[in-house]
Amino acid sequence: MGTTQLESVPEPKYWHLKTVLSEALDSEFSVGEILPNERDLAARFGVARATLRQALEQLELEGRLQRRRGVGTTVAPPRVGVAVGSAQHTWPGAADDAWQATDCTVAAPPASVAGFLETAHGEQVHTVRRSRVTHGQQVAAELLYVPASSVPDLSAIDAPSGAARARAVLRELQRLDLENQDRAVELGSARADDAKELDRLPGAPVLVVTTRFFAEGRTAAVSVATYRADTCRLTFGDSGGVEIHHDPERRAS
Amino acid sequence: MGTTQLESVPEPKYWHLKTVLSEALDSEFSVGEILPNERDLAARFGVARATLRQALEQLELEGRLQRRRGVGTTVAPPRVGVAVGSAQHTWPGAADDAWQATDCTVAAPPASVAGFLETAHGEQVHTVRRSRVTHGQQVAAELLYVPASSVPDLSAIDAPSGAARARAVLRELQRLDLENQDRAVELGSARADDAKELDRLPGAPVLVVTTRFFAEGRTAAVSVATYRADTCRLTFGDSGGVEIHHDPERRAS
DNA sequence: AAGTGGTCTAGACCACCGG
DNA sequence: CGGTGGTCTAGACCACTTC
Repeated sequence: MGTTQLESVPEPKYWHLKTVLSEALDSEFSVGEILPNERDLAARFGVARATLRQALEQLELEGRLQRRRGVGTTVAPPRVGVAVGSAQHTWPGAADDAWQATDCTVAAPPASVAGFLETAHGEQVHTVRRSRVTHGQQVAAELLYVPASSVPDLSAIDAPSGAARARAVLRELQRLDLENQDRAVELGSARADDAKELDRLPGAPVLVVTTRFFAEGRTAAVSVATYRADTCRLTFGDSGGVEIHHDPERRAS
Repeated sequence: MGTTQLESVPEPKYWHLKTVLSEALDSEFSVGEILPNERDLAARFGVARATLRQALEQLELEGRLQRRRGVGTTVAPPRVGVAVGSAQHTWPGAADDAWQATDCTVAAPPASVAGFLETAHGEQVHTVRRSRVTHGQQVAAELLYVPASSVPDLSAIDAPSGAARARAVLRELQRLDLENQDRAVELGSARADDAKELDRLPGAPVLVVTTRFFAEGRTAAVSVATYRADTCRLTFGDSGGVEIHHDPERRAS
């Protein structure tokens, strides 16, 4: 009756595997290096490929690995800090905000956004598509929903769609007096279109940042930005969104 | 338009399954209701259980479902909005901040935190454990790292550990002049201890909020808060506590 | 004890990328 | 073309909750 309960709660194989791999990544691999393929790794650890994949999945989720079909599994660089919020309120598109407008269409927003905008069911709004690139990598895709009432003077002479139209909508937005804004962050999975733009597979984990812009006592625009969860760390610095620089002197408010 | 090439690019079964289930959740199920078990569901859709599970996994990630071993799969309520950042800077533990201190130990922080604190390698710091409950549910677990130098007057007469000690550390922190703070949010997977506290399995997806508190020209404390990613939507409202009203109601017409 | 979700296996085939 | 990761199957057993 050996009551040697040394492991009364045995941890799952994939969990232990993840730990082992994680330590190996720290000590024996460098950023960008490619790992042995999954079949070899599974054999080396004496587990089924599915089990090995469960461990890799977690490591990828934590931003330690990057897997690409047809290529292989590589050691990922540390997550990049992406400045998302600053204390001061600004309209999207103001004084280069790291986003690039790529397109603009007119469409009915999803139900959740329509609720914020207080538009009628099925009412169409300007939908600006923007993308964000940092360190040479696409990190986020955004859809900005702007009701026609927020940009009343939008000229019809501009193109009805496309990047030029997008810039026109953003320009008109600046004319409004931005009173307030608020943000929410939650976990989501990439829709097919966003996944393609972010060079990920559909369903990849993403951080969804929803921003509401208030003007004239109502919600004048809503932005839904989708960030790659594996490669991004969203920073909400009050100090203007500067990167991790230990610079205690600057800007003590 | 005509991008309806359904046949040329067949979507994965689990993806289609997820869509079907998602629609079924909207129309045929109400919050809290339990779904048929996985074996039945898989049979009903004519797929292997593993495939069905892949779809359920995504839905759980998106906060639509909640799965509990030994119990079943239930329809999850909408995510709760959890206020994380306010514009004004405050020390943790100030004027009820929704957190409850449960314990305090002295230990060496993880390497990443030690880097922020600029402490020597292996140097021990006060480690306060706190938990956050909203709507009757535990939503977050936090570890707050406070170097001894930040609380010089901490009395030795207080208990060396435990909740009382934790409150003492927080109280001493208030005496410092908080100059600045910044936050970062990233995706992570729950460590075993946090998972247990959050009533999740180890490795469950979590949103990790790292906050640095600056005082006296240096980093006086670092907080690492772990939020359940499936049930939480982190809000960073500057506005006076206007809660986002998620409206799941929608009538198809 | 019965029933649930969680883990694990040993295969198979597919979609994609590179040379 | 060969090799990679992505999908899928049909089982098996385990851990947990509930009755």
